[in-house]
Amino acid sequence: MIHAILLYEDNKLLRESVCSLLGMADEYEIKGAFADCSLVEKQVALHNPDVILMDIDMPGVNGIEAVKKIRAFNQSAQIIMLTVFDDSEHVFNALRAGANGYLLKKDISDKLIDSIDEILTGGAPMSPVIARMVINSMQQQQKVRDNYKLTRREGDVLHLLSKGNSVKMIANALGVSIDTVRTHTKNIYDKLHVNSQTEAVSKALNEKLV
Amino acid sequence: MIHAILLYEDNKLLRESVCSLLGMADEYEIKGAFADCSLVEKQVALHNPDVILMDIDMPGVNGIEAVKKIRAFNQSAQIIMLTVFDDSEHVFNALRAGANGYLLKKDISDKLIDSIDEILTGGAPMSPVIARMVINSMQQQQKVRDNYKLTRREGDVLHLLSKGNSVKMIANALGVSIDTVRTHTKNIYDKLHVNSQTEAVSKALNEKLV
DNA sequence: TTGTAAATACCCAAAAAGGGTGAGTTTTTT
DNA sequence: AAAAAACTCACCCTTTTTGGGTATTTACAA
Repeated sequence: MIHAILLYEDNKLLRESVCSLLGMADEYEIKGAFADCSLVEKQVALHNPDVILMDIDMPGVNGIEAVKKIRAFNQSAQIIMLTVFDDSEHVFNALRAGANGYLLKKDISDKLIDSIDEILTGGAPMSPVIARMVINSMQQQQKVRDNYKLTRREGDVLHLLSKGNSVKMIANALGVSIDTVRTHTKNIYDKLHVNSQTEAVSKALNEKLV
Repeated sequence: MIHAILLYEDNKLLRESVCSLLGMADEYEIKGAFADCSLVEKQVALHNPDVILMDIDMPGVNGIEAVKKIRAFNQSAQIIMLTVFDDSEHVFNALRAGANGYLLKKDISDKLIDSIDEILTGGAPMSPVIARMVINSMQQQQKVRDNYKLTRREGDVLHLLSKGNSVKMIANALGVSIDTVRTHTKNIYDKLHVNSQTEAVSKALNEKLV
């Protein structure tokens, strides 16, 4: 089966080199190669591509915005970002917007074909350094966790608080008096250096304490 | 440079096949191959490996616990999980615990060597299906976001609430009266179907609304 | 055995939040 | 220009939360 591909890349040289790279593989067909995203919705709707290769930094509509526009009506196209940006801001915004893979331009010649294969079989191709960033972002969260030395019971209370439970509900759930829960929350406030339920929950969730 | 590797895998057959696989590459040296993690701390401390290959499902201490133990004193070893589990529970727990890569056993023969290379150069090797899960988990979060139709001001208020600010602080920050902020919070409660600050913050943070 | 930490519970007073209503002003949309 | 939506503010009343204490029982460790 031949897979349809759309390419968005404002740099003419790179656009053409990607085209010729893919031209050599006869299981792919480039249905279009565009220098900007002004008509991205129509183009995607028209060609219904299997894979979209999307630059981020383009004049007019940038690639991340384009991804959002595409995802508003199409969830099936597989989108790989092709870009020079390896900062977390760009990476996470692109992935959150709905991109399925993220290749740095320096890896294109090496890995583009493999990445397209991979994305079509359900994978999520990423440049190694990008993959590491994604993993790191998950781990950073965890690290803060062990630093407050909550007791088991305090942990229970904070957990329930973070689920949106009121003190009354927690007392009921744990089978203790409201005042007991209050004592625990006070101790939690001390340990987290906060002084309200909302702040505790905010800190707990923002730092993945629960 | 020769890289030191430790292997934890309770299945004898697989353990030996990984050993022989790595034995063929002369830039790696398996310093130890163990069937359980009971002595993992001592072994890691002793051999100070560059890479640790870790099964999840092992008798006694499981691989995820082992990773936590290792990370308590060693951040430099690169840890790749080798497992059959491709459910999000196992994957995310392992990655959060501090694993740097996650290979499904079915991909070992194909990708183990590549993955070790990749992890040593700062990448985060993952089986394609795992990479996709990680990406998906970032996107899922985003999806819920657009469903509550908060006004701009309500969004501001919810954002500040989620940072742990009190109503008083928010009123001050936005330069409006306390009652105004209270009105906004009440409207937010209606839209989120909650009825307390804590619940709103919980929902906002758990569903990545902010 | 004697501390010490944890979990439990209670009291009081002040502050904040929750729920409701009404209403004027500004912005946006049509 | 008119209508709709958003933003603003104020007041009422009730419930919850917070901050400051004190105190008992259990459990585990020095």
